[in-house]
Amino acid sequence: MSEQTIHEKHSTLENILEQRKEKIKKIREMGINPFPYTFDVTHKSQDIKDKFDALEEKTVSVAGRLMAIRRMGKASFAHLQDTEGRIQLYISKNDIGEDSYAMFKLLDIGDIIGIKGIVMKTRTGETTVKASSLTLLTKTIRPLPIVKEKEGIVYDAFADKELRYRKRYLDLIVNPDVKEVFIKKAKITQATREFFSSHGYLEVETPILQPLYGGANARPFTTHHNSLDMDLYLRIADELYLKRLIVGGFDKVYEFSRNFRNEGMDKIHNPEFTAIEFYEAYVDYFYMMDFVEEYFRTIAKTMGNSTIEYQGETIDFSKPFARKPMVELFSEHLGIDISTYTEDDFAVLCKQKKFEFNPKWNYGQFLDKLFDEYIEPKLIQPTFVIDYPKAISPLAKVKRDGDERFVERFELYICGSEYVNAFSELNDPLDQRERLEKQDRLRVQGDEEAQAFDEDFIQAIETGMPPTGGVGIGFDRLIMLFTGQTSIKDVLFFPAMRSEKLS
RNA sequence: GGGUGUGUAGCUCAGCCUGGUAGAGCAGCGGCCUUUUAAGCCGUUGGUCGAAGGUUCGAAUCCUUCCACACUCACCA
Repeated sequence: MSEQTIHEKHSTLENILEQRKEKIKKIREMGINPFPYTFDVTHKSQDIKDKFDALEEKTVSVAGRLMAIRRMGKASFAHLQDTEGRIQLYISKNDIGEDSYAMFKLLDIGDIIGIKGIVMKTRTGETTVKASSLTLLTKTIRPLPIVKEKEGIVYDAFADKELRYRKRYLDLIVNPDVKEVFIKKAKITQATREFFSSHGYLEVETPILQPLYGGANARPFTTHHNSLDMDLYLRIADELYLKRLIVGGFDKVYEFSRNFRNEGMDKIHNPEFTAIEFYEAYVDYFYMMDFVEEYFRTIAKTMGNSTIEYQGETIDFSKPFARKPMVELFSEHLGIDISTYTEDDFAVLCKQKKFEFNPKWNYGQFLDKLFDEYIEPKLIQPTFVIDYPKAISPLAKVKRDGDERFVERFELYICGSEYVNAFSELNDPLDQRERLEKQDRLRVQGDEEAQAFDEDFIQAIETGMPPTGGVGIGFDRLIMLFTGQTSIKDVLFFPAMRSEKLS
């Protein structure tokens, strides 16, 4: 590279990269390794601000990324960003020496440095580390988006959603609120583990690559194992495997299950998402309702408040959650008693309401579709909807009162969205075989979402599964709820996107 | 899949309606500056205007198609 090219002033991205590579070269020529191995950090930015009185005039070491540089000749101010926040640096030629200051002049916003210095306040009152030495920790090549802020107003915010999702690392560096969401998510994950652990649950892992997909109704992703020469499916649910573990004698198991469903994407659907599924022997869905209620209350407490604001609603987790049979909700919200309805009655109702329907729907499908349309959006405060139609619940036990149309199943609704799905699990192997055979017939007839027949699962149930309560919680949606986010993309570090063309 | 909108410099945006060959701020580059903080001041570079066609003497601007993203509806536990 000639001197001529080095001092090229063009600020195309290409030239910016070249200039920065040239700076690395110059730094090396100064006898400095721009990529050293360690740095001894004694304090985080926030510690220093919090404990200023104790630390004033004391020496500290901080490390992080340069996020602003204000050069004033022989001295400069800068802002250093570490995991906890930002702190101002004061760097003067007198203090760090001529050589270091010359190196500092080659630094850019985004570079990672370590500073050893004395804690002080500037005359405007900002806590500042006055550098006594500066160590370059990582020289960067690629420029960062420059976001500025004054008196709480953000200028030139890095707000392009596409870029933010594609280059999440930039988003995290530049938008501190984003980091907060994921820190909260980690706290909820941890609180969840503690909750299950304290209730005697064992965390387990089951196959993500499955020879048959089941446990839910959805289209799967298909893949192929070369040496076995067999097609495999990415799991749509882990339910059937967790039940095998209950059969095997584990009484309480749970799994954070990354599930994959080959379906549409929107604000609440990502092709891969996380569910918490858990199963407990010798309990039913009534027990599980109490348990789920306690879980939500625990998470709310972890997040600091028993009430939260979400999508303009105030949700109160401290009050007992409502528990209402599906049929009852039709009376409550539509003023219609459907307890004796037949398919034909539903068809008439749909016509009256100008609600599009398929005349082939069975009782359960009518109920389900009408529920989604008319009832679901009205369930704002936490509400357990109980007793679902058997036809749409092939893995749940029929109601103990003998009404064969319904199963012991509940879903938890908050703010018009579903968060939890649970059953008194079906453990009658004859009934289970029959119902999965029915699902398989539907699948063969072209219902891509019907469940495949899993003989080994049936054999497990035949081996004897104790009475069991089972629950699935939509974990991403739960995170959205407790972090105030309205898009699943904002609670996933790397949401699914079409691949971009990289130059 | 339908509808609406967006796409211009590394980043944030203006210009588009009403066609005349691209503009600002930040960042960069060259200077000045030892308590600044959206630092300031002087100077300066930087663009296949998402892509491809078309209309036109002339297209960032008008038209068509395509691509990506967002919002929304539909589908989907």
